Amino acid sequence: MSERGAANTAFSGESLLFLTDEQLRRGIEAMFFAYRGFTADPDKILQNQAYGRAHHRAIHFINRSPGTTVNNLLAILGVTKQSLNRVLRTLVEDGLVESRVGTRDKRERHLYLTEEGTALERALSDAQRHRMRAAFRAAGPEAVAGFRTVLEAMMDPELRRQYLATTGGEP
Amino acid sequence: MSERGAANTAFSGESLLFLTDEQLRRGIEAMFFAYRGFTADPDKILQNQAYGRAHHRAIHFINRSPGTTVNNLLAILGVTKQSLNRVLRTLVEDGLVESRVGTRDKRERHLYLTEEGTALERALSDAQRHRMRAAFRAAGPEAVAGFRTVLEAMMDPELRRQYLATTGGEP
DNA sequence: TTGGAAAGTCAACAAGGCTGACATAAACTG
DNA sequence: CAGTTTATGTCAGCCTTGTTGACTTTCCAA
Repeated sequence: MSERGAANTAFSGESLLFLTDEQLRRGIEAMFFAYRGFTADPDKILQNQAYGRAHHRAIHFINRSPGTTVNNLLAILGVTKQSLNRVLRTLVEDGLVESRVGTRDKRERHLYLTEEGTALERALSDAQRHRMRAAFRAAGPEAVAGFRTVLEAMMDPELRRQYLATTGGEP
Repeated sequence: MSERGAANTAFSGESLLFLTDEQLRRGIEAMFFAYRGFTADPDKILQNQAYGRAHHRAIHFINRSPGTTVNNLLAILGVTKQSLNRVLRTLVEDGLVESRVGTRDKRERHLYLTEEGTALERALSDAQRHRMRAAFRAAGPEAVAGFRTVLEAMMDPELRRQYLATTGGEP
């Protein structure tokens, strides 16, 4: 059967112990428990408000890409337009998000955070970054690089494209 | 203010660039997109059945620790007993989980997977491990070590205890 | 023997997914 | 120009999975 790909696995015979079912189970549980921590802080802020995790996600990605369209958001978030619309409607009604009709294509709505929306985004991401920063600092840059490498490899190809497009590509 | 801890951050002045807000935002999005991939495969299997992610989680942890009590599960899963009970009830009714009254403490219920439950667990974790294995293999052992280090650092202390207790401790 | 922990149950509710059907405006195509 | 496709919004209804609150039963342990 020989060695297979060789490109990524320059270790081959050496130590594939990190691929045992037990190690994979550990990885699975690590994801589960870490994701709980990952969402805990913003959730705590939101539980006193009329918003939830879905609103957080929308606000995050609007902040990341101001002027993004509804369709873009749908692709990134992976929910139905009905689900997203329910969230966006409340955010627009409450004045956290502004929805501008497109200039080139008037069917499109371009989404922007208002001042108030930006403030909430900041509060939420501050909380989340705080934990991430502590984890990154404790783990060190090499561990962080590995963390990102594995997570990227775990994404669906379509989502990986979305993820990499942020810094990799456009202005 | 000098160098701080030194233990983990032997890099100090050198390159703290991995702690910029932009890098942290990347880490946050990596978690978001990767978690989507992480849950996608089991979800796909479950959508044809009468079960959801909550059932998967229960089945996973019962399989990991056969004979665990309801209270143990509650601590690990971090949901209310009413939520968990609804899930467990259907699993018991459908013959995937067996609930045995404790011998020492008859108030406790010890949970075990039946043959059928084990089969479903295997199908679900096979799917999940398949993706994790591909990601681990593509990333390599050093990246995997970093991945785990960062995730551990991101957990709430209580959950980290739970996580580490698996291989670290009891028989 | 009694207090309290563990477990279970009922009811009601909310968030946030989903599908299906339909409306409107704008853009595109032949 | 007519017809089709696209982008968006909306109504209605359903499901899963989380929540709180109230209450009961069992039974260990002081």
